[in-house]
Amino acid sequence: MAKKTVTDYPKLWELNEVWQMLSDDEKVYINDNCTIVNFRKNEIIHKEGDVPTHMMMLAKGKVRVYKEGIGKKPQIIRMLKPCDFFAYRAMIANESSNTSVSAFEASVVYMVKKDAFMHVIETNSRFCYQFMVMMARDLGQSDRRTVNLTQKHVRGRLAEALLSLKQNYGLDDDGATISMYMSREDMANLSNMTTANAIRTLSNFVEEEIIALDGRKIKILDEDKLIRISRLG
Amino acid sequence: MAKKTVTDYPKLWELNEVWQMLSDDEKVYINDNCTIVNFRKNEIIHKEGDVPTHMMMLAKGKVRVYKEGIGKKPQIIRMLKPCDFFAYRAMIANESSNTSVSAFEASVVYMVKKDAFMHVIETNSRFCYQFMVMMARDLGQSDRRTVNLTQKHVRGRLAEALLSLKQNYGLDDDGATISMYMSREDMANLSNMTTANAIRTLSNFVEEEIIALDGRKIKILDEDKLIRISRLG
DNA sequence: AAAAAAATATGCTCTTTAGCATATTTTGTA
DNA sequence: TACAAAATATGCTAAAGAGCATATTTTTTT
Repeated sequence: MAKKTVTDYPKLWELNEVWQMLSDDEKVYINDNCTIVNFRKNEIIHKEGDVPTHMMMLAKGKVRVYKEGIGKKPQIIRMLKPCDFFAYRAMIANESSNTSVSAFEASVVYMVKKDAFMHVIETNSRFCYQFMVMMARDLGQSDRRTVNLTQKHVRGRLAEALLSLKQNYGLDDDGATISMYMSREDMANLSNMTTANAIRTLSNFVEEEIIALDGRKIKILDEDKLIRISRLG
Repeated sequence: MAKKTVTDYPKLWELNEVWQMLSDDEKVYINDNCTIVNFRKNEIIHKEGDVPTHMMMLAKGKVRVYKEGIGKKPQIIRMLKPCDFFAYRAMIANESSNTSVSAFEASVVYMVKKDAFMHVIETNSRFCYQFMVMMARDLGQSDRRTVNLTQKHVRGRLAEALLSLKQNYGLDDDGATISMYMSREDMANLSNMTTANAIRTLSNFVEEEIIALDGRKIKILDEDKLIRISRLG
């Protein structure tokens, strides 16, 4: 955990509007209890089972939230992008952490001390409500994901993953390349399949002219087809 | 939707302590906006895609929360027991309903009008916080379930389902029979497998003297073994 | 009580996908 | 630049589990 507390980082509330629910005093209080930490690629930010000490906001970079299942096989639960919050669920549920989080690429994380965050969320009802809405959305997403991952076949799951990456991270300037370059192994762990199957299925999509590959860059050529494959399973 | 508004039902707040977060005035307000509805076995309470109009509390009976996946195949997301809340997630996320709910057996549901519930949750921060805690727990459960269902094999998934039914509904007076008699088809939809496989695997468990079957009654003979099977996948 | 419908039980086949091996390419590092 | 390590690609085999058929039992309806 390579600490580096520099001054030229934006303030919390410049990154996510949820902080606007706080009064000026509360903002200062949270800011005083916030540390900024840099993580290198693949560095672990926190582990499943850890007792949460900070609520976190990703300021820069990309991170994966994952669980280790049977035989340590990792399942990526969700991928985060800048301004997303994490590590607060366990805190609120008063549980130890359910998931691990690691940096997909070099990332900057704002860490707010548990006590400070909990104090504000318990006393500021508008702020509390915003977090509830976030969790309600995440819960819906998680239930949808359960069905997608359990019922769809390899092709459907991978198509789904590509679409959700596009949705989450957007496209490069060419308007077709997904702005997220992940390894085949991560693709597999995201879509619940073996690495070999992720590789094979991506190759098939290339043959069928649904996507084009250039190393880890994935260009979507036929989004409609991808949507159809994802729908049919 | 067989309505039957009788007077001898307990008040909301006698069923779930969360209502104790409300002031007397708020309690009356919620009570005035609450209808009690009876559902027959297998009757649908609400459907995926419905726009939520009421937050609901199960007062009596058992209900299944499920999603229809590929080819209408239902996946049971969770089973509820009396005093559990449901149908509030979509409301809070401002989405249409993500899941369907149907009565597993004859059930009594308290339905609180959306506006009344939303008004209270937006203004009473202690009440809001309680719901946030509930959702945080559900979200953790949902993520765990995703990994269980995707990574474990049939035996592990079924063992897991039996243990969670025991956990949720408890045991009969004999201290071994799960107090929940579900069809093999429901068992299959809960554990993400075909009905034939649920039947087959239950039979195997009987042969191995892990459980005993008497129609739909399931008696757990060797819980340790069940736990081991569930752990190993 | 009889008939019909639904649920349970079991066997067989075939598809999907995991597991493994191996070759090749790319990336990171000395 | 060269070497080692990691990632990608692809083929073969085996296992898990779905799909289907059919028989039997249980439940519901007439």
